[in-house]
Amino acid sequence: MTRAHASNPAPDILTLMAAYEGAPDDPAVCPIRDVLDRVAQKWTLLLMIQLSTGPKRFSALQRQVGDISKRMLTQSLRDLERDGLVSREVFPTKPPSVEYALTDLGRSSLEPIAVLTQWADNNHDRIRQARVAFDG
Amino acid sequence: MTRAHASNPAPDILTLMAAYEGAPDDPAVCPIRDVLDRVAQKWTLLLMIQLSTGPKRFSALQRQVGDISKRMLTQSLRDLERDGLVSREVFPTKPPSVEYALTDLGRSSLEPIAVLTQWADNNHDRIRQARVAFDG
DNA sequence: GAGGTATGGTCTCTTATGTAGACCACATCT
DNA sequence: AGATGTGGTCTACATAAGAGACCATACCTC
Repeated sequence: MTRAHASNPAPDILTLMAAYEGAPDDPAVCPIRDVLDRVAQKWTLLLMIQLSTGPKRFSALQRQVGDISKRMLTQSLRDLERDGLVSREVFPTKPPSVEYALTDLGRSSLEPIAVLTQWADNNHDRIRQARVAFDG
Repeated sequence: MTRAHASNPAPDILTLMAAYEGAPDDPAVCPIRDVLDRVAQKWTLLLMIQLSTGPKRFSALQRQVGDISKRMLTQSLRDLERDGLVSREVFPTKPPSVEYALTDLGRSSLEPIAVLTQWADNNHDRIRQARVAFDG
């Protein structure tokens, strides 16, 4: 039932995972671990989504996300910058302003993110129902 | 440059986000926040991938993931069960064994996960290069 | 029959990780 | 003169995660 399903993407995932079975717990070797570690950072995906409309400044990002601390905003943006997903440009205004934008690599990541958010939107009701059922 | 790009999925994401702009920081209202909070839990995606091959027992999951503690394994599986993505079945063996499996909803989430892992695999090299450049 | 192994957890202790908020220097607007 | 906005950093505190002991039971081996 699980395996013989034409549109089931499981085999693809597993083929990928299997290729790194030797060191499944080493992010330096397994790209899935590596990217998942970034995805699993609570603010990074949200920031990518905010930047998908175009370049934004530090304080604009903080306002729009709403509940992120400056500390985590700084750190998350640095991480994204380090991974080459986001670029950082300082303008010599007084006081200096800083603009963050998606790189080409960052823009390419919007596709998987979009698929994820689509799924989230489509299935949110079912998840909420499941929670109510579980808690009762 | 950012907006007028035919294959750019950004507008889709933003349309979704915009629909919840009133309470952008409330996971109970915004499905993207809600699902992202789950995705951002470090072990949940990895467990979903492990379960994509079929039902697995508690200790099998722990062995395969490799570096997850029992505590986090229990908690992550409970969270996934609560969200209706994973089912839990106890068999009356001695000692009792417990089997975890994906639900239909859980299987449907494999598609976005697969897209994400594909992207991860395709772009891992570029990310690593960016890191080297940044650190240097 | 004593000791080891396996089952799926829970409990406690310690250590990361994240948050809240003050603080900074400077300039502009009121 | 005083408030406001810039992009951060620093410190103190709260929360989350990790390590490992412990549990009852039943097998298998010696």
